[in-house]
Amino acid sequence: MANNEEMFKRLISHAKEYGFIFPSSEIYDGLAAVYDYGQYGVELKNNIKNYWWKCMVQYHENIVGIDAAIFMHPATWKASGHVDAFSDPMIDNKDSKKRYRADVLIEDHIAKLEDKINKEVEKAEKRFGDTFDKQQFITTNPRVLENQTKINEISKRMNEALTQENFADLKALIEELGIVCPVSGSRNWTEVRQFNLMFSTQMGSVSADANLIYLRPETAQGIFVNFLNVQKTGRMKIPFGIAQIGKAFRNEIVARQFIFRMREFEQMEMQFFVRPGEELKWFEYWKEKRKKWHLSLGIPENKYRYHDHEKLAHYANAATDIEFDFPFGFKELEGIHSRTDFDLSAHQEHSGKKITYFDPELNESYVPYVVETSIGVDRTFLAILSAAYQEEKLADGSERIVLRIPAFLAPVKIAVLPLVKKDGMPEKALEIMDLLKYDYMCQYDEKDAVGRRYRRQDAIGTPYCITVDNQTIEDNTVTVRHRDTMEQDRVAIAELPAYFIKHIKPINE
RNA sequence: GCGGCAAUAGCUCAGUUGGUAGAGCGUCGGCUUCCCAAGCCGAAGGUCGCGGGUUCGAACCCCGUUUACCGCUCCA
Repeated sequence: MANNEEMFKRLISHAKEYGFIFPSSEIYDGLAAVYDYGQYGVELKNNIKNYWWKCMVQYHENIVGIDAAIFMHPATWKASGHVDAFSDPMIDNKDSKKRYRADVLIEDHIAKLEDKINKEVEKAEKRFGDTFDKQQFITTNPRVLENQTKINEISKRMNEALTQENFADLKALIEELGIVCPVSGSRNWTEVRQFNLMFSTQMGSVSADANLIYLRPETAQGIFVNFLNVQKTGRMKIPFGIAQIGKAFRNEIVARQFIFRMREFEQMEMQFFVRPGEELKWFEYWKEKRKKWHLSLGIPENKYRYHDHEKLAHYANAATDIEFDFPFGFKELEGIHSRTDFDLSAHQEHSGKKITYFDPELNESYVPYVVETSIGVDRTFLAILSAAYQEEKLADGSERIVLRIPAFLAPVKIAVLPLVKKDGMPEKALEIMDLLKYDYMCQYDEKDAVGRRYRRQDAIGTPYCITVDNQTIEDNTVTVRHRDTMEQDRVAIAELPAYFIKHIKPINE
């Protein structure tokens, strides 16, 4: 593991040094858990997205894509459960390291006071028997009154603090009441903080009554709210899918491990709509299908594993993760969830619009069930990069750092190199650039010894280097040097387009 | 968020008891070179993460802060 940690550090350095990933706003000391993709990073990332899109949309007649806006009507997040699930003020006990809802701690305290009152009432009831007037007792007994006043004061203050989001006063209240942690028994509390994972902003004029809107925390809802639009205009018949690639935003409390958990990230999602009752069959289908997709990236199977969820989210009736063996261990790369009809039904309720599908074969209408495949673009990028990064010791004792990125995903596909910069070789090389650059990302380089140029291309994962030599001038053939084996083929210039079509294509195509 | 550790050139790092910053690699401009880094000449690039404090003087000591990594915690 220590070895992996070192390797991971070198990978991060390499990603920066060769223009794949930069810390965001680096000249201002960076912004936590936000990263920018550099000149090679963006090529790799685009290639990943294009490949996914082809595999999901182009190769499936019953799957279509959309590109929904990042801003959505705030009611969307009410319906999806995101607003309610994450709007609670939390407080941590520093000794037990346990986290509590601040309002729950206070309410527990109130409950204790109510217990005291109830005990007083019970005692009095026993003592006075039938003559006991409960109403009169609780309005006159000094101990009851005292506690009741306390309760009223506390709940009034708590509710005010909650509505005004006055977290400082919530903490003050907890401290004044002497509330202790049930686990550690200490009063060593942190500040009260709100842990809504959604970023918010205002739309329109920034005035007091401006509408609060959120940056979407997942792309899925953009698909659900467009279900009927796509189904009707696309004449889609169940089962069918809607795919989307886009940015999502989560205000993570702890965001770490390079680009693994970022606050701004990109998802590739496909929501597959099926008949109720058939969702688990399709869940299994996509579980298999998606695993095959990962293997088509040329990464060994032992780098992947499934992790079935035992505790299911509120919307799911089956869920599994495809985990990848990152340098910091097996972590989630893709989630496959059977989301039932939770989302569509919720939107139906909140919007008041009927969201059903008429199934001509069954001759009935229903709210479709959904099987989701949701994969992180950035995590896929990191998986491919970490599997590709290799430090080699060559036979002559020299070292080579090479990114063995599958050719069809590599940022630069072909480098064109005149062996020396004279005898018409640069000119010939530039002609070859013109021949290939419309189909492939190519790079021309004439600086330094050719061996050094090969190493530079190895470092960014370029699968093929074309070298123009004396023989090229004589017979219009070039050498094609392979990144992985370092071996060379001699190929006629006229044959190059066909040669690369054969060599640079997806593994499973 | 808590705890630990760190931040000096694009990368990896050195920098003595506090006395105005160096190396290797890389990059750039040349030369040489007919096939796998480390040949030759030259050059650029750093107010030592940021802000305060102590001091005659701070990369170095102190405080704060930001960022990264590790552990814990969290993860609809």
